[in-house]
Amino acid sequence: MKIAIDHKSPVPLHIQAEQLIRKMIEDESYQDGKVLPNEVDLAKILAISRSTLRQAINKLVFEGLLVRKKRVGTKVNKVQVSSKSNNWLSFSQEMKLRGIKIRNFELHVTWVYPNETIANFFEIKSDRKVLKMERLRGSMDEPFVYFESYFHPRVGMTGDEDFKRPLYELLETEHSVIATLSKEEISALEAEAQIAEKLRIPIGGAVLLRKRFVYDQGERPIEYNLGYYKAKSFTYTLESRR
Amino acid sequence: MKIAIDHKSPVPLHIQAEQLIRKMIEDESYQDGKVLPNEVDLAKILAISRSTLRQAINKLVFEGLLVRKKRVGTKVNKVQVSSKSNNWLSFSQEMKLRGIKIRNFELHVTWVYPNETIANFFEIKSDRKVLKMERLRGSMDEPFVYFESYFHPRVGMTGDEDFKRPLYELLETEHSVIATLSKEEISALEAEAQIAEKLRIPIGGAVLLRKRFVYDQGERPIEYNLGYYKAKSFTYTLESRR
DNA sequence: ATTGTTCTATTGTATGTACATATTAATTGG
DNA sequence: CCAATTAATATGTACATACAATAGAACAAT
Repeated sequence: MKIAIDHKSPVPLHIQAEQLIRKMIEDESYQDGKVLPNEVDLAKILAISRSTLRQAINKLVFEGLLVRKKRVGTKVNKVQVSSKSNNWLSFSQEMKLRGIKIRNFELHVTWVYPNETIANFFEIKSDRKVLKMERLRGSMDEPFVYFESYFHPRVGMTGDEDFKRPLYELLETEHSVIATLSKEEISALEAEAQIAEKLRIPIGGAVLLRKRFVYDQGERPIEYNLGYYKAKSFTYTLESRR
Repeated sequence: MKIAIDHKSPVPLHIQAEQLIRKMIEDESYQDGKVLPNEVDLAKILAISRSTLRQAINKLVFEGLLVRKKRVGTKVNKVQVSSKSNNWLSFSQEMKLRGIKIRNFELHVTWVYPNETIANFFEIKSDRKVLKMERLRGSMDEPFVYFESYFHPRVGMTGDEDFKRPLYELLETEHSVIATLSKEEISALEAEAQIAEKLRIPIGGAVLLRKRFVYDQGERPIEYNLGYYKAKSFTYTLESRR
């Protein structure tokens, strides 16, 4: 394992430390209750100050991943919800896994003023335009999902990118942006006229809405993504343990 | 309001600060979006160091109560309902977190022959009856979710259990069955007559279907659960990292 | 053997300092 | 007047330091 922190990297040291610790505690011995190195030593090992290390650990403690105890040390919390099976695949990869060949029906790129939700998520003012990408995708026969993606200006999208490539690969190679964290919200709703038309279903037909909030290594927002899936064409699966 | 921090008190300064800020932002003007005093000033006012103050503010930011923005300031966050309960919670617990009081509309327990899906999952023959529990639950006003649960004969359910108790607690104390693994499938669909009637929505209205396959410690199947959620009454949230 | 005491390792609390970064506001140049 | 530049201001990052509190371990006293 690489236990190095890059002091020259633009991503903050405490974030790097946080990610390192996440990796570190995936190890079985930690899962079984071994205490991790004490703060003073660990700070020395990572070559950062104790305060900075504590910043990282604090976050994981708050998340419930770690527990600290005076004079004892810091351990991995037992009641852990291992969401390991969350692979994080691109849409094309996901579909490939399911043996579905993808066809792109529409692709539309524009610059728009963000609505309140987006401006808030991006932490920008709403008079600053962001790149919006719309996509209608599906099987060879028919579209079954409509995507709406918004990119933070920081990413540096031009709109001329080759969107046929996997998106996260594109972000990485073209813009040096590495998507590492995704928060999702899944719900059902009835299709409005615009969506219904695109997905070729009656107005009011059931749709699965998957909102994704995507962050980079520095946990800064980079993409806001809405996916409207035609009912029954998509199932979200996950495992949790306690 | 008392805007004083007691340096002699045994309760840590950052905790005192946290509580003070909580009180402070109960004020309407803050709820409406006024920024609170900047860190440097506020630290001066409270007579504590900026680091200590940040410790307090950080906690509230983690909690989602406050949001910070560079050059702008720190504000009270808009109330968001999406609890990030990736944890394993019972329905009642989940709803409690969201501040919703639960009402049980219907509860029905029967013994039925399992259909193919269930028999397969339980790895039993379909001429062996299993306990089926149906439940219609919701807010005080109206039902918004319909559950269908099937229990493996191995669990030893009688049907006379007190189903008002949290289910997984009941399984544990009454039948020594500990649910440890849950595989879920989430999809959207259009309500059939029976479901539509129960949820008081038109036939064909959007419903979120959450299938749960629950296993015990030995990874043996113990429960099959179907949850039909009225659209918009439920959002599934999760985080994933790579 | 149990109870009490002291030692010590580890996290907890608290401060001060310095510079970085992002964004609004003011200023300047054409 | 408008665009580009600069300044000002808020949070963000990072470090060094000092002492407090807690809990377990070792040891001593009864």
